[in-house]
Amino acid sequence: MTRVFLVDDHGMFRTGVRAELGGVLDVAGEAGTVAEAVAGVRRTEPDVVLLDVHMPDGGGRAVIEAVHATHPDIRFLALSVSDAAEDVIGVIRAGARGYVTKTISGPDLVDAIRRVAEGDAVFSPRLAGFVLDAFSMRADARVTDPELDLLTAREREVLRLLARGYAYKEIATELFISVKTVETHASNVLRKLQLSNRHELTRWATDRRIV
Amino acid sequence: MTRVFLVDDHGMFRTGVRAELGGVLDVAGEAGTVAEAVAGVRRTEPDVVLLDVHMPDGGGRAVIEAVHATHPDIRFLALSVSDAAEDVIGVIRAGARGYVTKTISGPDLVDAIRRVAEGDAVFSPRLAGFVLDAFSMRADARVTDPELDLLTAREREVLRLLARGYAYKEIATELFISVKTVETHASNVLRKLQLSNRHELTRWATDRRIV
DNA sequence: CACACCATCGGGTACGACCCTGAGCCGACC
DNA sequence: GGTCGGCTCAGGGTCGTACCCGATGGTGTG
Repeated sequence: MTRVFLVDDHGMFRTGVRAELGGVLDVAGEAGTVAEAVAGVRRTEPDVVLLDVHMPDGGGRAVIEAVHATHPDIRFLALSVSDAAEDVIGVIRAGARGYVTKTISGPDLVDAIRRVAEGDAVFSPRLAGFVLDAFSMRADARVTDPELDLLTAREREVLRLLARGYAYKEIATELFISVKTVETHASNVLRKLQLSNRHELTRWATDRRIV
Repeated sequence: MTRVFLVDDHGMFRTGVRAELGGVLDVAGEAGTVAEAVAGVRRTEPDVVLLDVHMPDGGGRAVIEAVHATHPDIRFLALSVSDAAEDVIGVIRAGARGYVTKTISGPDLVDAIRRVAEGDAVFSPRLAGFVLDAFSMRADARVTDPELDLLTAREREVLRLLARGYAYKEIATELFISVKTVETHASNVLRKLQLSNRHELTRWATDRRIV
């Protein structure tokens, strides 16, 4: 029988969920604050934690991160009134294995909990798309680079190799040009991007996925 | 009525799918190669492309990337015999909105296509977990670091700042110690991790999400 | 207590990174 | 033809990095 732990700052809601799940699932415990939740989950070690996203003291994310550090096998299912993309992505990034809204029916919730317990991921229909968007965003995001237009083709070439950690001498060999020329390009790149050294440049480039 | 385009290098399989979907969905066209698929999809502009992952000439990913560049509104549902994590992640990263295995039943496939057409994401139960793992991997990956145990607390501190691109002088100010001490720590870090310069160190650290 | 380990510094060296000035060559544009 | 921008180099300088040597105190352990 799947053991589930309830976390929600509204006692009334916990009572309702407990009534819906009663008999079908084993409710190992419940909590109304982040601190109580972390302690309770660690003590009872349930299969699944049913977790409200919006709570004082950091919300569901804080609970996931704290518990996951000590009990990586415990799974989390987010349960929220919100269907905002940032809420979904945030809690999934923290480690939750699913996200359902509070409009869900009792039997569907039972099914979702069971599936999460078995290792599946469960989402309310509309919400899975948010995660996919965030996941495949990279390819689309790199288009918007106004500052990169300042660079010439050759400078972009040098930039790429610089960001990869190549030494000037290596870049020179790679591009069949003199070290001095590489220095010139590198200097121009740094000046145009308003950076002071190649370490900042490395971070600049990795932030924009140019590697 | 949802218009769907079939892409699979096995004609027999396309016939089977077409038979299953016939009447319920509008099959706009079909193709057996990447080139045919790209041309056909661009011509017919369907709502959803049902796409085999494993095909000659780059597979489903090639089709998605080519079509997505010109028709970003067309949605893709991957259909494959494989349930390997790398296949799922690869095609999702390319931009597919769902992934189902070929063991799926006809009615379920129809339902999946309709949901993808409406903007939802659809996965065979086991497979959604792969995407979430890849998405939130960062937090788990840093656990397995045998080499990092070689470093002392102070060295780890310096490592963090080095990886962030701080100069020795800045690190010295930050930690209220001498530049010489920073040099010593940095040298020890490089030696213990068997790296030769701070660029390699930066990449080493970013690979392990220590920033 | 001796010993190992760590953190803290210094001197000195070699090399790379970075900047500045200046210059020749070439193609595009007016 | 003149001008401008980009690519290609050079000399010469400052500063950061990496590594060598050494030294001092504090810490914990056998």
